Amino acid sequence: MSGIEDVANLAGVSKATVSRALSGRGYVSADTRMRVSQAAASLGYVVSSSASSLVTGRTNNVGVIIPVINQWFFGSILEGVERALVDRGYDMMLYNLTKSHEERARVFEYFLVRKRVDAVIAVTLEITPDETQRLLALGKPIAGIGGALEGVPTLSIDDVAAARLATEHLLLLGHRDIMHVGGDIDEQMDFHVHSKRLKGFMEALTAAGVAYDQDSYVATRFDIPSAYRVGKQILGDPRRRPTAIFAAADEVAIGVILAARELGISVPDDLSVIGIDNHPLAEMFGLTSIEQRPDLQGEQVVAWVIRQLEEPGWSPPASHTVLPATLIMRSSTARPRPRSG
Amino acid sequence: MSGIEDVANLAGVSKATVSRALSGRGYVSADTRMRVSQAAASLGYVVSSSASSLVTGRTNNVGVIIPVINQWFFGSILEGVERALVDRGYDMMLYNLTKSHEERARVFEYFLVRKRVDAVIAVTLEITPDETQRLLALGKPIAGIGGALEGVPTLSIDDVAAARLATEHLLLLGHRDIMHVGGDIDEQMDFHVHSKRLKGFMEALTAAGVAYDQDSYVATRFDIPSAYRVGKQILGDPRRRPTAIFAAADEVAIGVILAARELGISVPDDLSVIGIDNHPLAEMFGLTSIEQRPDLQGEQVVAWVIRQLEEPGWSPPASHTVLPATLIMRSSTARPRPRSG
DNA sequence: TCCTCGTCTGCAAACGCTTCCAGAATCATA
DNA sequence: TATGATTCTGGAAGCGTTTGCAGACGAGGA
Repeated sequence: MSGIEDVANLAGVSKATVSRALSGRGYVSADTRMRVSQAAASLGYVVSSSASSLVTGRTNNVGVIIPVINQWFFGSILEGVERALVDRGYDMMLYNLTKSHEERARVFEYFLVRKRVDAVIAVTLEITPDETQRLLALGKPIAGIGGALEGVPTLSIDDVAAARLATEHLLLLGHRDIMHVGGDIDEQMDFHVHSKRLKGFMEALTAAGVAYDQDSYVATRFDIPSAYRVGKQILGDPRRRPTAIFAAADEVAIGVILAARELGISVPDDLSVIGIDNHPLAEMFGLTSIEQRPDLQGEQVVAWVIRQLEEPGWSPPASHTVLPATLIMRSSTARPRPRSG
Repeated sequence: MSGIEDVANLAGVSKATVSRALSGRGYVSADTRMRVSQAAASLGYVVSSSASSLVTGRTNNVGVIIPVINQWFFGSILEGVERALVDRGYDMMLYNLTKSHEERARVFEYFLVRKRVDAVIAVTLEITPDETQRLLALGKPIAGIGGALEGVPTLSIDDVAAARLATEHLLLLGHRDIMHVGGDIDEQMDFHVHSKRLKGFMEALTAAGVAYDQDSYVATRFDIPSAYRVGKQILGDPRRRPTAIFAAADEVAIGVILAARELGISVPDDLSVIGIDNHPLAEMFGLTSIEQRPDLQGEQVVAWVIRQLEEPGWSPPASHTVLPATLIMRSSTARPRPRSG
């Protein structure tokens, strides 16, 4: 475990010169630099990041807080964030904060704020104003993916608008009997994505003068098996069956499609289905969807925080940035079959 | 940004006492401890982990290298690893090393070895003996999920045995015309999982005296859409269609099942399908599978490295640990339909 | 009363770097 | 040749902790 001093001795220079040679900061002659590099290599020397951080005050480390890992949306964000960070020479510290506020506080105190990270990226996590303040007071940039956050640059699609767009697509095709299979309003994660998508759904119906009642909305978890079960229930009852379903996520839409197939209900002839995400499985199911790109969202927030770190004075958008969400038409939506009765 | 000295002044004690009071090491009177805690809290003081690491030599940080994030198997490992680490008070540094050896070396040099982590967990990554040596020389425990690795405790199911088990299940049901849809031998990741599963398949057939040829094996990527396309090809040609398919992973099996459904081929009446993993989607597809629990695998390797760090002298299993993989029977496999001609 | 032992606290020396400062060497220019 | 600018190098201070050591104190045993 050799230190900088060993390298200095071997190369016949001072510690200061070794530091400069290896870090590339300040003047060092080409010859010296070469000797130092060789000495370092032959000793297997690697700089101690703790020591270096201690004096520079920078860790080259970014903390990422995410509520779920094993789901396409979140996994994609993670991939985008990781790629962008490593490309810029930063390490990523990952915290999977699921629910409990207790756990949350613990991570915040013991890990994030411990001067272990230079910046924080919060994915779908409503940081409290207090937490925000503490981070900013420590000079640590923050950015978030998800809804607007006081004093934090954030980024997401407009969930209300996306839901409206999806619903409008169904309306435009001529559907009037539309149901929304979405997330449980009571169990939602931060930023109220579930109620926003429900809201967009209702707005679109209202604007089109189409009535809806509480039966127009059914809750499910955002995974294929749960949505499949819900779909079986809805579609299994002919009196309840709508001509179109707006699913709050593609996993939900796919579950519904599988349920329909099992019940011999043809999509899109008997039932149109639209989702949100443009999940990798959407294409093979011919699923019409609203596209968003979580990987690019991840890259974007990384760009924000890193630029803030490296370019003093630069500031990211002061508030929430809305990303475009575009309709991708496939074969799961069509005009409703003319009513036979 | 207050330091330990400010806390010391405010509490009217020395820096040493503050350190002891806050870390819980050494003697501190209850009264003093209280005063120090309050002083620290009122100043919003948090210990600098760089400074602390510098003197203790420990970072409380574990590096995790993983080739893929957004896939069930890997995502589950990640969840298990993260949970286990945070529970023990460690942070997780995530590196998503996809393929290039160049990138690999870079991460190894610039990040992992930089004294930034106390230990390394390699998921499905063949660390070279040289890399292993360097880490061990630095006193950093390593553990891996995946095949055996010289000098590294590793953990995985026995891929050959699991494939044999799956194939034997089909044979036992009476199938003789069995096909293997597996990973591409030429494009496989580390540890040759693809060829191992193919090997187990062939071993089982040979042991049962069932002949196979090169048409008995078809390659696909391990995702549902790719397997679906391959399934359509295989099953679309009646002359090629086997009575049973052993899929190297549940995603593949599901793709095949979806292809069969689309072609009007009944599972299991016309075609039995078995996979490996017991993926969350397996149940709703009635998929017979071989279960493995990547989350628990993640927890296990964490237990190994952390125990090594905290209990000097303790050593994990010196070599590769084989995990049980059990058959879970569902409705996708059955006796072959009696031959009609 | 004296000694020992356990508890509590402070001093000061690390830990391994980076960087400010000053001085030496080199080079171009006047 | 003198002058200044530029390039190169070393000494030393300091980053914010932890911890070994030693001293102080009170309690309990001989």
